[in-house]
Amino acid sequence: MELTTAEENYLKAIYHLSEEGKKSVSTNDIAASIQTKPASVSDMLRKLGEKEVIQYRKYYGLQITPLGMRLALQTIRKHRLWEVFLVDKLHFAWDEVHEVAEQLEHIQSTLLIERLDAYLNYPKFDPHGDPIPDAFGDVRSRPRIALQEMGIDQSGQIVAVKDSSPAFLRYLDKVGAYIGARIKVLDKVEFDGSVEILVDQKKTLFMSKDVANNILVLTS
Amino acid sequence: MELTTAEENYLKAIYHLSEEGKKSVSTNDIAASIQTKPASVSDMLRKLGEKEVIQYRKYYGLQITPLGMRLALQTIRKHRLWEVFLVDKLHFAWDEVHEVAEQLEHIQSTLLIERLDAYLNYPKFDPHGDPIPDAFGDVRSRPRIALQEMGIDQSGQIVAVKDSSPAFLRYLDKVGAYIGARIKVLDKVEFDGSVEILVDQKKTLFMSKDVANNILVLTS
DNA sequence: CTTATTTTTTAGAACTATCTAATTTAATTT
DNA sequence: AAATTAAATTAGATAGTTCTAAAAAATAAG
Repeated sequence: MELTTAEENYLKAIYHLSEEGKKSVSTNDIAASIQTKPASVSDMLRKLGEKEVIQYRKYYGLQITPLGMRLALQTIRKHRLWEVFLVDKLHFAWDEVHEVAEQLEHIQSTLLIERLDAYLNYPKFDPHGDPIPDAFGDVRSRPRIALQEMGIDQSGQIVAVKDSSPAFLRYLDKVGAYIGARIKVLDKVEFDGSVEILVDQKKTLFMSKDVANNILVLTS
Repeated sequence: MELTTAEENYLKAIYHLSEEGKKSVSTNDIAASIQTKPASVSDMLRKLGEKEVIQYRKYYGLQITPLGMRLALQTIRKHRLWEVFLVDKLHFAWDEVHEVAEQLEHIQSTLLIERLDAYLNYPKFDPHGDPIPDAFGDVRSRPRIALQEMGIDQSGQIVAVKDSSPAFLRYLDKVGAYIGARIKVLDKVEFDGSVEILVDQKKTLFMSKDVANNILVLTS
């Protein structure tokens, strides 16, 4: 079964929205997430339904089928492997990879991805800390919570970011809150939800609720 | 100026046909070379003319403009760099790279190509011996002749192949006529144009006129 | 130098993807 | 429960790429 680039993008968006814990994925949500109009989404949902990658009932909503899940995870696998390539091999900054990976993920060649995976030494996570599905679509996800949800004196390690926008990533670079950093919550301000943390046992840092909400931590 | 994938493919085909020494490139030639119908070519020529990458007069023919030349060479540069990547880094066989490189060449990112070029150590030739244009579109082509045109006792080095079809490349692999091999013409058969050569001073090889015509040699 | 042949182009249709505007269905409010 | 609002879908257009079939132009042949 072959999907077009547009179909792959829609399916990926649907997968991501489903993962975000939302009970059901709405036409408007999809439109917003891929920056298109709801009318276009309706059209595409009908098509994806016909191709049986989603189960679709007009006006009622949709559900990804096992087939759709497999295909979505394949695309995500490709996207994340390319991101690792761009950062590890071509020395892209982690805020520069998304756009290019969006293109590379649609290259069709099973051999290419197998070889790329081996070349990169079978990475388990992409530069933003998101897990890379294996060839069968299995994802080894780590239990993790938002930094904002941690309690005072709790320790952990930054393992991923929710927001991958260049602006956010560049901010993290600037303050030294990179993936892998060990942190400890020193204080939390009730009033605005901001947090004070110790990074790598040497540097203290204040961050707003907004920032802390977009940093994912593996607590220890 | 931005070209679509289809436009890039047409322009590339036109460039290659122009290079083949043909006085003028015909609609039918283009159609044959990219496996489409002449009607589709006519349509596209009109469009490429409007975009001023070719100069086009209906029924009379076309000529690539300097702009078109630049864009075609950019695409060819990308294609050949990706081929080097696939062979050198991902260990593709030289007969497996074309199809994937056809897709990769359309990825849009100047940074990506600059970085890839550096990562591959600024290669000057692709796995088939074809020269890789630099970022400005300059091509350093080597003077070379078909093996078929060499005289008896003449020596040289295989530097490229004209035909890059998997069947031909696999044949060359089998007989050990790889790029870089030093050869000497031992004998030529008038009757059928076949050639007997010495490869790397240790192995003699018979090859048909057809094969010898598709191997390019730098004579010494 | 007409006629035939080949080449090239146009006309019209199909398919993908997208949009705006209008309509339909579902959910909310009073 | 009827009326309002919000969400989702359909209808109709546009743009890109490709095709078949028909027409037009250029070339070759008698």
